This record gives sequence, C-alpha cells and structure tokens, in this order.
Amino acid sequence: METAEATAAERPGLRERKKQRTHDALLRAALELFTTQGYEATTVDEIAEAVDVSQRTFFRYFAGKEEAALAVIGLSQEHFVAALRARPAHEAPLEALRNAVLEGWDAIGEAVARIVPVDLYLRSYGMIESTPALLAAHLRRTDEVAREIEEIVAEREGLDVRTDPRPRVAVAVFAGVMRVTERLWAMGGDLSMEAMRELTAAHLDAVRPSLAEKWRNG
Amino acid sequence: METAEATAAERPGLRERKKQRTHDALLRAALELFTTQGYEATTVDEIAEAVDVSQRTFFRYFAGKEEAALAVIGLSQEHFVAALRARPAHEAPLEALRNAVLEGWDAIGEAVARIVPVDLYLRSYGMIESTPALLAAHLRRTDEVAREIEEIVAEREGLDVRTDPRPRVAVAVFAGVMRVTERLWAMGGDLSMEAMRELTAAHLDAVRPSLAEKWRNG
DNA sequence: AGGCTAGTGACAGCCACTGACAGTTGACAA
DNA sequence: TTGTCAACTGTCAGTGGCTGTCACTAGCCT
Repeated sequence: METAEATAAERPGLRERKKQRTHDALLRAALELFTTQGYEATTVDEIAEAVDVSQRTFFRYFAGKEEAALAVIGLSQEHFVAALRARPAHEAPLEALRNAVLEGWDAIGEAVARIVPVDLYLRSYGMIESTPALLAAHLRRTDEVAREIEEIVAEREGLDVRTDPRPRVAVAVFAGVMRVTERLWAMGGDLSMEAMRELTAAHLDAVRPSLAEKWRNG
Repeated sequence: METAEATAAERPGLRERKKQRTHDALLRAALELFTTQGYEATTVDEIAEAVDVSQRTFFRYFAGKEEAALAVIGLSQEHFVAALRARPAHEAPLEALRNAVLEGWDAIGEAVARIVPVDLYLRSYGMIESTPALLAAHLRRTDEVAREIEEIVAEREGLDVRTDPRPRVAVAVFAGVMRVTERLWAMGGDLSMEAMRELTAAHLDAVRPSLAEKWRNG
C-alpha cells in the first residue's frame, strides 16, 4: 500500500497515468463545451461522448456537472490558501490576506495551465457569473474556503475562533470585498489577471474610506 | 385589466383566494416536511400529495423545490430592503444598514407569522445551513440582494456605483459580516431573534478592531 | 345563460444522478 | 510467462426534479 503510493508519486504506473489523462480530458472537454454552447445547454452525455467514455465514468471522476465546471477554480482557491499559509508571521491579518491574493495570482496561472488552457480558466469566471446554478455552487464553495481561512488567521494570531470574533469578522470583511471584486471583474470587459490585481487592490484600499461616517469630505 | 387588479386588491375574488390558499398550503407543507424528514429526503410528489394537488401544480407555484424552501426567508429579505429604504437620510451608510437589520427584525417576524408558524421559519435557517444545495441557492439569492442594496446606498449618498467604489465596498463588508453572523446563529444553539440581534451587533462592532494592525494591544 | 380564460390534472419525456452487476485490463507474485 | 487479484469501466435499470402539451373544469364577466 505504502509502496504503491510512493512509487506512484515518483513514476505513476500506467493505470494512474490513464486515469489522470481521462480526468484531464473530461475537464477540458467539459469546460470547452460549457464556455462555447453554455453550461445548461451541455449534457453530461455530450461531455462523455467527446472523450469517448460512458456517462457513468464521468460521474466516477466528478460528483456532478457542477464539480467539473468548478474544479479548475477550486484549484486556484487551494493555491490561495497555501499562499496565505506561507505568509510571514509578522504581517497583520488583512495584510497577509491581501498579499496572499495579490502575489499568488501568477503561481495560480501556472498551476492551472498544466491542466487546461488559461484562456479557458479565465472564461469560466464569466460563465459562472452568468449561470445561476453555477454561481450558487461557487458561492457555497467560497464560503467553505472562508471557514478554512478563519482558522488560519486565528492560528496566526494565537486566538480561538470561538472566543474572539475578530478572526471571523476580518475574514468576512475580506471575503465580502473579494466577492464584489470577482463579480465586477468577471462581468467587466477585461478578463486578465492584471485587471484582477488592480481591482482587488483598489477595493481593499476602499475599505477604510467606506467605513467613514461622512463620505462627502472623506 | 386595471379594474381587475384594483378589485383584487380590495376584495380578492374566489379565484384569487383559492390560489393564495393553495400557495400557502404548499409552502407550509413543504417547510414542515423539509424540517422534519430533511430537504433531500422529501420529494415534490410528497409535498403535492400532502396538499392534494398534482405535482405539476406545485411547479406552477414554485420554480422548484429550492424556491419553496427559501420563499419565507426571501420575504424577510424583502422586508430588510424596505427597512433600509425607510432609514432617514442623515444616517451614515453603515449606520443605516445596521439599524435596518436590527430594527426590522420584529416587523419581519410579524410578516412571516401571517403565512407560516415563526418556529418553522427559524428552523429553516438551520436546515439551509446543513443542506449544501440549499445553502448554495441561499447564498446566490443573498448576493442578489446585495446588488440591490448597493444601488440604494449609492443613491442615499448621491453617488454613481460605477465611478465610486465605496458604496459597493461598504455593502460588501456589511454582507460579509452578516453572512458570518447568520452562519454562527443558525449553527449555534439559540435560534431566537434576540440571539440574532446580539450576534449581529457584536460582529458589526468588531469590524473596526479586526481591521487594526495590531490585534494584541487593540 | 353562455362564452371566455385562468387554473388544474394527466401524460409523456428530458436530464442529472445512482446502484448493481458483469466484463476488461493493469499490477504483482509465483 | 502465467495466473490471480483489484481497479476501472460499460451497460442497464431506476429515481427524482423539471418541462411541454392538451384536454377539462371552474370562476368570471357580459
């Protein structure tokens, strides 16, 4: 058992490679079909047929249509969490969150490119935003990520999430701002990582001013 | 046409009343079944049968199972939006949002009670939080409400949402905090409106401290 | 009273998803 | 190499959410 996994990590057997190929092929086919003809207009049968496997096999790789559509973005979210964990301990919570998201972008692009064309990845954000069922699933997943981040932030500061509200509130604020940013970016014209970085920075900078009592003179 | 609607508003005809009754009956039956045996374990056929209508009729009243489950909460969200619109113009944006949510609670309770037992309404929050598909749909609806609120806040301050980021960011911060609050409340033991009010106030008060550079001495 | 139309039930069908079973194909040891 | 085991897959049948269609009933209006 141990040997099998260790070996697989070094040089995956034929079985593993085949599996990986099928998985990636399904992912690419799904995203390709979704972004061209639309998510709802695409049936699982079509995706399976495009990769020449049975529908049943598709469901062995993905829990459902949604998961296939959101898998790549899920990957980028994992990278963000990892980036946050890697931030130096001296940074303030929101500083660490900000840096993790701003600097993590490039590494994410690379990681994604290993599986699907980056272009497909970027377009999937637009697809999500304009597909109710998908947006719903995406928001739920993001909510789960937020929960994970709460723990990380609390640990960074040596606090207990159950007794001190600040870790949760800080993450909530950050998550809220990231959600608007994401929405505007995905719906806007410029679907590039540069645009995302700028929007993110601008919105995070706007947090304090938006909390002010008076907006006119602020 | 005009006459028909006006008349219906004053004294609904038999037809209208019948419709209303069926609608409410379906809603009650659905929530009752959902909260007792679970959302997924309940089929639309069951709900329809409980009210003694065909499955087809259920779908004529609700776009889907989800909508039936979230309809009551949607009602409370509408009340919140109305409460926000009613806030005096001199209040600062976040002040108005805070007051709207804290004071609107009672009116919401009354409005809900006219259709379903309040107890059922409160329990539905727990159901949502523990049902992935439902939570997803709920988050999407909440996101839409946030969009509506952005406009209201911007209008209060005489700003254009497209040029000034503050309305959107302020609402994003507020929405983020409300989401954590909701989650903790729904998952916690005390499912009362009092508990919700306290949690909300506590979390909103924690926003500034959570933005501080240093948490230890803050 | 009789015509109009909103609301309903019954039926057929699509699609996402699941369980069960059998066939095939890599992995690994004898 | 060969045989055995386990993993992976295809096929089939079935459930449940959801939609289109059509005929029929019942409230509404003149």
